[in-house]
Amino acid sequence: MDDAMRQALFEGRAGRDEPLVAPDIADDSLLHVKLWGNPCWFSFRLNYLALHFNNPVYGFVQDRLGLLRPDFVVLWSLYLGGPSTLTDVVRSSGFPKNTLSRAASKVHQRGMIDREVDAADQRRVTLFLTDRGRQAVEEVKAEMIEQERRMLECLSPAERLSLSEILTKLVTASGQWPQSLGDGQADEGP
Amino acid sequence: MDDAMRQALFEGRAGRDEPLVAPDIADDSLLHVKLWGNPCWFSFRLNYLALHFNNPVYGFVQDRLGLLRPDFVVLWSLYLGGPSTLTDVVRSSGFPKNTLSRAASKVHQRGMIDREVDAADQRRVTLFLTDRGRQAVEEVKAEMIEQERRMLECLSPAERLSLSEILTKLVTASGQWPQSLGDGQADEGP
DNA sequence: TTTATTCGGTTCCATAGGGAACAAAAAACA
DNA sequence: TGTTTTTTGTTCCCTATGGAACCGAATAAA
Repeated sequence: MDDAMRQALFEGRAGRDEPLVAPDIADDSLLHVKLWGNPCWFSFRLNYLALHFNNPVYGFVQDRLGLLRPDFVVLWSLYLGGPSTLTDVVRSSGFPKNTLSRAASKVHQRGMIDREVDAADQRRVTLFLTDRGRQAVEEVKAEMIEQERRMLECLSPAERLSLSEILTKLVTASGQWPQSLGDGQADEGP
Repeated sequence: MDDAMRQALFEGRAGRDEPLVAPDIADDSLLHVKLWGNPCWFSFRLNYLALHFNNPVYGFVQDRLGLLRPDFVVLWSLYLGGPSTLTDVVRSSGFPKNTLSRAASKVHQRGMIDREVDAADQRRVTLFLTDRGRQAVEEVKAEMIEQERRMLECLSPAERLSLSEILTKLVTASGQWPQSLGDGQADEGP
């Protein structure tokens, strides 16, 4: 285990996970070192795991619905949050607004969402799912949940809870993290 | 909290994390529901956190080194794993091989890696960092580690250890997960 | 009121990037 | 030996993507 990794764990019984390496992963030595000898162990595993969710799920969405990831992000956002403005979707997803604007147009073309201009504020457009859009989401929702279930089934219920709590803490703290590095530029405007 | 989420946690004291929501996150209601009311709570948080690492870090890499993510992936892989073939880098990173081939050409152009054709097997090309390449990696390494440290500093040492162990379990199990959904196509060839 | 600024959203454009076809070398097979 | 198959890596080409400029509406300032 790398020094930086040991330090990142604050000396807390670091290295205990070495023997757990599965054979099919261990035999790829470069993957092995990137997973277990990486000073950025956290972010690499994060990306690695995210990849193993996103690739199958968005591949499936593409096959089944003919939608790209930003397209589906719009639908999923409206599905979870109800009628929302595009800016809401932007803020909650991290995608750039032009990308989501295009995506919204596309799912609108396909009759999956409807738009309603706010009478009070002519700029604001409220987006909401149509029946067809809701149906599209529900067509893939079960598989998404199932994929996540499969991913988590290697954990005990206690571990799942622990994971949920720890990720919660991280997400909650994320507001404090810098959005850009170097040059010490503050988050506040001038 | 959503039913599916409760189920995903296997009824284990689900919902306890609700009150932990930070004010600056809570005020964005759509983000709120996507974080706390999402049946795919795990994958969403995964992506959310990965984003908060990748955006600053690869933005910094771009500014400082003028390299894109795949470019840097090549350098980082060789830095961690020593001389490797392109296929090794592909397998350990999840990027498509043409993308990494292009990236390798680019960093080779810039004198950051060198290539050596295997005498025994004319197809295999071993890639390795030049001094300049190593220098480039080390120029940003500290900031990457620092960003990850900042992300993890909201956790107690025990939580960090727990997180490391849980992610280890997940990564170790990832070989068993399906690479594609629907149509029940097996991973084995015919 | 007039002017400047912010806000919500769209369009333009250059390019990153990934699927698929390809080439060459090695290995498997006949 | 000659022939197919697999492996390694590159090239072609099309499209998704996101930065920047833009537009109209609302709000703040003058």
